[in-house]
Amino acid sequence: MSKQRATIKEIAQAAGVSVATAGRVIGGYGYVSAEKRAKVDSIAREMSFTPNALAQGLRASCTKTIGVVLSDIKNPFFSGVLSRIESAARSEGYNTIICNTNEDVATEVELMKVLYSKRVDGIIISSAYKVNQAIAPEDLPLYNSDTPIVFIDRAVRNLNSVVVEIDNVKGGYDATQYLLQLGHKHIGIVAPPRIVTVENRIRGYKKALAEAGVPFEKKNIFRYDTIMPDPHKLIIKWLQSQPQLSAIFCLNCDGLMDVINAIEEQGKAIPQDYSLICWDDCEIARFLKLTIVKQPVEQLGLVATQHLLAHINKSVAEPGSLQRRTLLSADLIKRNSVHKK
Amino acid sequence: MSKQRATIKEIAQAAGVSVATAGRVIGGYGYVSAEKRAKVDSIAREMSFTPNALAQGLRASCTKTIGVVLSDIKNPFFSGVLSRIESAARSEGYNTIICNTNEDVATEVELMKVLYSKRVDGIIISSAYKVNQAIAPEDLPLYNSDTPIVFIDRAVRNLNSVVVEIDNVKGGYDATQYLLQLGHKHIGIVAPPRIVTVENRIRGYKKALAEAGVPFEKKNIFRYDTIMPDPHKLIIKWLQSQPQLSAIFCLNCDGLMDVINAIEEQGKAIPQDYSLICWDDCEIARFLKLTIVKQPVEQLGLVATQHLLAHINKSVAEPGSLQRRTLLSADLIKRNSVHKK
DNA sequence: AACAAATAAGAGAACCTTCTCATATTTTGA
DNA sequence: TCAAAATATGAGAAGGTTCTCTTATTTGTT
Repeated sequence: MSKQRATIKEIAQAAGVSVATAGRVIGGYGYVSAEKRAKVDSIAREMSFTPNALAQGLRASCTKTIGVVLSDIKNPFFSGVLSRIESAARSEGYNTIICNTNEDVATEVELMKVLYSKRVDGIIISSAYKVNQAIAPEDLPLYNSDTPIVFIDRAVRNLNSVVVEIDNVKGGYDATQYLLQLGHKHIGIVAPPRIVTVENRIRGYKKALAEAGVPFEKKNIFRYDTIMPDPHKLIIKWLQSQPQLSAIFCLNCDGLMDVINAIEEQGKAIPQDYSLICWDDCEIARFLKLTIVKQPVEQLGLVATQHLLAHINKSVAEPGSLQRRTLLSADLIKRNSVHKK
Repeated sequence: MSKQRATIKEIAQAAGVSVATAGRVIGGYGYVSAEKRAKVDSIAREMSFTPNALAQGLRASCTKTIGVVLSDIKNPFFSGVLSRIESAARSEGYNTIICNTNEDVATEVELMKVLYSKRVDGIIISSAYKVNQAIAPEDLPLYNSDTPIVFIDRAVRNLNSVVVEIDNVKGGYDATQYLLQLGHKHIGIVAPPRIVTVENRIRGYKKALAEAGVPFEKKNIFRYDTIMPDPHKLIIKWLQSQPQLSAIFCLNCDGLMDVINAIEEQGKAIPQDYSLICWDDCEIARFLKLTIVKQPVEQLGLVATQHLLAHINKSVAEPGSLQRRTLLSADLIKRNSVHKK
């Protein structure tokens, strides 16, 4: 059992010097005689001295720590972003506290308070998708405080905050346009419930349709819900009721498996009978070499961290100089699941 | 811009009371007149006072925070475990600091030091798989300090630490025995390099072979490495050189896609030509309804957290009462990728 | 009425680090 | 040789919270 919690005072006592001198040795500043320096150094190592970051943070009012609030750690998109945030932050000497809200707004509010109480130097957050509907007015200040905040992927509205997000409109547009070019006029959409990001993908879809002069039809959109009793059967029913569809654009990976199974169970094939594009490069998409829209996961984490650190380092200096909104491009990767109509 | 960083002193001043009284109101203890209580409360809310957890932790030498060190956050296994740790800890009033080592021992050591410096109350760690070879002797005390530690999945050897792990031997044994029962005598293994957990799965495999009187053959094991130049081709070559194989046991999900592709490219089918069992229920395994060995991901997170919190709460009381090693069972889930030989 | 018990509120110490001041000693330079 | 500069060391405050001690006032009991 090593101690790991010795204090500078104890080190100083053991070395027969003052706290100030021990502090100088450990902090590596000021004048200390070689003899005492060696003595303190060896005792600190012997006692495996680890400075108390609480005291340091209290004194410096700076913790070299950022907080990350995620709506769903298990989602590979977020764990990918997180991984990049962590590495980018650490390379600049910052540690990362990670919080998971499970898409629950009350939890999100609670965790924001915890991060403030821990005096993190900044926060990166992907809010629960219901945050704009569910947030209580008295909790709004949490998102607009003197601690720098960068929103990723989803933002709380009307706050003039710093946001880094993916250009969902363009991604939706590109995929749709590609299908239209290949002659598909009836493109089905499988989409989860009203999450802002997904609605933007649909906006891009509609824009591409409009430009091509193809009328938008509401029945071509299938709303997929993970709490549905039997989504799989509902998809089959939907496909059967829309026999004109020749292509499907699956707006997230949750519904993908059910869509593919539904298609195959009807004796239809991809891409011969249905062209398929999936949003996000999930395992299944990679396995089946599906054409996808690839989100720049790592870049999102990196850029968000860079913005946050910039914000932290010039929070007082020139607050106007910060870019409020950054859009990252999600690109179409053409593989083997799309055919000409 | 709300303040979020007001101090009790400021609250006290604004309310015209002493720091002690303000502290009593906010802390909810002791005697305070209704009048002053109301005054302090309203001012604290107005200034969105958030107590400084650094000062609290410093004073109490207890941070209500646990640290989690993971070798790879992006791995769904670990992000699943993490998610459960976080929720279990939070329900007991603990926050979670998460660190990612990317399987790098130097990073792991650095992050352990950071957690100690932040004075976390306990640590849950899945060490980098090379930790036992690569750890410097002077860093060993990091794993055997006065701060409670629970190892998950992988442990640093010879430390008499608290470990929660999955019964890899039994999982390997069960899967192999199942294949043997169905008449498969030549069972190929696809395995990543020498990670302890994987070696235990192989131990179970060998045990089942021995019990069935089937000789173990080294050439039936294909070592899969993610940094291989072209693993896919090597798998094909291996399959061709071992035509006697009728079943394959894939010991983690990384190699799965290549195995399946290799089989299909040879014009062979699963399960007609090859029975296939995969360790872990990854997306592809679910999609293809493969027979798998399912690891109790959530349970692992929960049990590890329970042990850690128990350890924290009785660290001095009865240190002998803690269970050193907990084995969780990984169960065979029979689906559609295994046939009789 | 007299005294114990309950209520109310402030002063100040401790937690650990960092760093400014203050003081003392040694070295350098002309 | 003497002052100025460099080197060496310690005392002590600040940072924010919690909580013990102390003191004062009010309420309750007989």
